[in-house]
Amino acid sequence: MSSPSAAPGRGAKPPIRDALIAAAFELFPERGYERTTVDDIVALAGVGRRSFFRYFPSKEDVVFPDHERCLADMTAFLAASGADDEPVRRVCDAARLVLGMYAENPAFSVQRYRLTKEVPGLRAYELSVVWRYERALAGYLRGRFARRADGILRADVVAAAVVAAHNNALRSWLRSHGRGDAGAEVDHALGHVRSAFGAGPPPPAPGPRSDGPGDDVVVLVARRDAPVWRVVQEFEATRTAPGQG
Amino acid sequence: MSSPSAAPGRGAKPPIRDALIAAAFELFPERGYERTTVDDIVALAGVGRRSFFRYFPSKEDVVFPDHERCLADMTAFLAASGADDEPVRRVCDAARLVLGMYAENPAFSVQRYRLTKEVPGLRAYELSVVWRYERALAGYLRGRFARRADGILRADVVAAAVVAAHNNALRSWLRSHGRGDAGAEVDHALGHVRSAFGAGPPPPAPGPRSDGPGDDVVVLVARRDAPVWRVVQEFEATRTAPGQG
DNA sequence: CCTGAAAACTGCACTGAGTGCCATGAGGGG
DNA sequence: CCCCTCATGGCACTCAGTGCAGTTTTCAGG
Repeated sequence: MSSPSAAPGRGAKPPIRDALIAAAFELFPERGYERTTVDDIVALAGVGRRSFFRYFPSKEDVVFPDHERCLADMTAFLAASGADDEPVRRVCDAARLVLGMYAENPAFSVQRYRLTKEVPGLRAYELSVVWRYERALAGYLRGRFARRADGILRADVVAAAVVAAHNNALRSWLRSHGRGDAGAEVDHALGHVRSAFGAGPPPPAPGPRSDGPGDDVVVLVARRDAPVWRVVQEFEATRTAPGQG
Repeated sequence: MSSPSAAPGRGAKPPIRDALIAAAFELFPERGYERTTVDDIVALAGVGRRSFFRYFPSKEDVVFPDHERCLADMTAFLAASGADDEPVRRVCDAARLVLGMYAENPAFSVQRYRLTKEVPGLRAYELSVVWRYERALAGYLRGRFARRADGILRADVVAAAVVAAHNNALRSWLRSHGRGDAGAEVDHALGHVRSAFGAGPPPPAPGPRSDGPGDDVVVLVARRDAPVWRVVQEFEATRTAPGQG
């Protein structure tokens, strides 16, 4: 296995960490995840048991050794975004970062996929990792949609859709044992999301109308017995308020 | 606490299960989830430690005692769907089932919300529960979209969007301590998803609605550039042809 | 009411993850 | 050479979860 580890903090990377990862992924395929104890791993790696938990807060973390770095990269990528970037496009690009991490190490990624598919505990752990990615995307979108009506709602929905599309393509690629063009699959899947929520194709002319079809839709909630004038008033308000001048 | 438990299998409901839930939710607020051991719970409930794990496969499960039943309800609801049901509408209605479960017991739901917000382990567990709901929705949609190009992809994305919208509204309601109209919030949020993915405008809110005073709510979806008369016409239509008799 | 069997309950011992504490040993100035 | 720091190792402990065996409860049939 070609070291999928990350340097903690800065500078040198500890060989112990890599040794633990290597030992773990040597044992998991032959004994299974649950029947491999931490003692087995540290014995094979030749380190003390206590050291394992210094490098990985839990046994599950050794299966996802590089997500912490990837999450930091994504956060930085979104933070470096400018005000003129189209938000949905930006989060799609951010999602591609995650794909890149998987594609760096196809064999490792496929092996991990087998594990997470079969072990419920690892599946749950992976969900919490994915959730953090989704929250990073949603946090960025919440900022960009802040002035919009239902901006927070839209941010959460778009983030979930992007993650779902990304994962759909990623899993398809993993099921094919890492053969095939992962990037193209993800692009295709994300294209669907952008066509539903974002500004469709690459924006050649960002005119006064900056947003896609989703933005042209307004949702009204009213009591059934409300007077008509009240509904009309609300509808008119959404036309003048949130858009741009 | 008013028993949020479910009858396992068929027939009578065991009081031990309810006693365990009650004991757990008596201890969690005062000691916190992690500092409450299973031994504490069974001691307060007056049962043997071994019995706890006969009713709940893990300590986390006692926090979500009714999701298993709700998941079964949702699966049944989707399975009972006809070929003439509009799929996106159907999954939105299915999501409302979950909301109904929360709304049955506002105090309990709010208390659980506090727990899951603060305890990482419970948050992870909740994610796995939500994931199962999402897979149920996606599985139904995959069947309905089977003949479509990219049907599987679309199914996954729509399911994720529905879950995200539902959770957005649900959490907003939970943050307000269970005051406010949860049904209306969820309808509003799901309206966004349907406007992005579904077919046509939503008929007035269906589903089990039995909440507070502002109950009779209608949701309108319209293009922002639609003429006002069109909106008024649609609003009037919902008044003259009410959804549920 | 008695009886026998099945199901439910309890106690006990065990595995394994994760943590706190302290000793040790290696490097790096002074 | 000594001292300081820090990474590591070892040890003991808590607690979740499981398998097993023994005991109680439930209940059907007589």
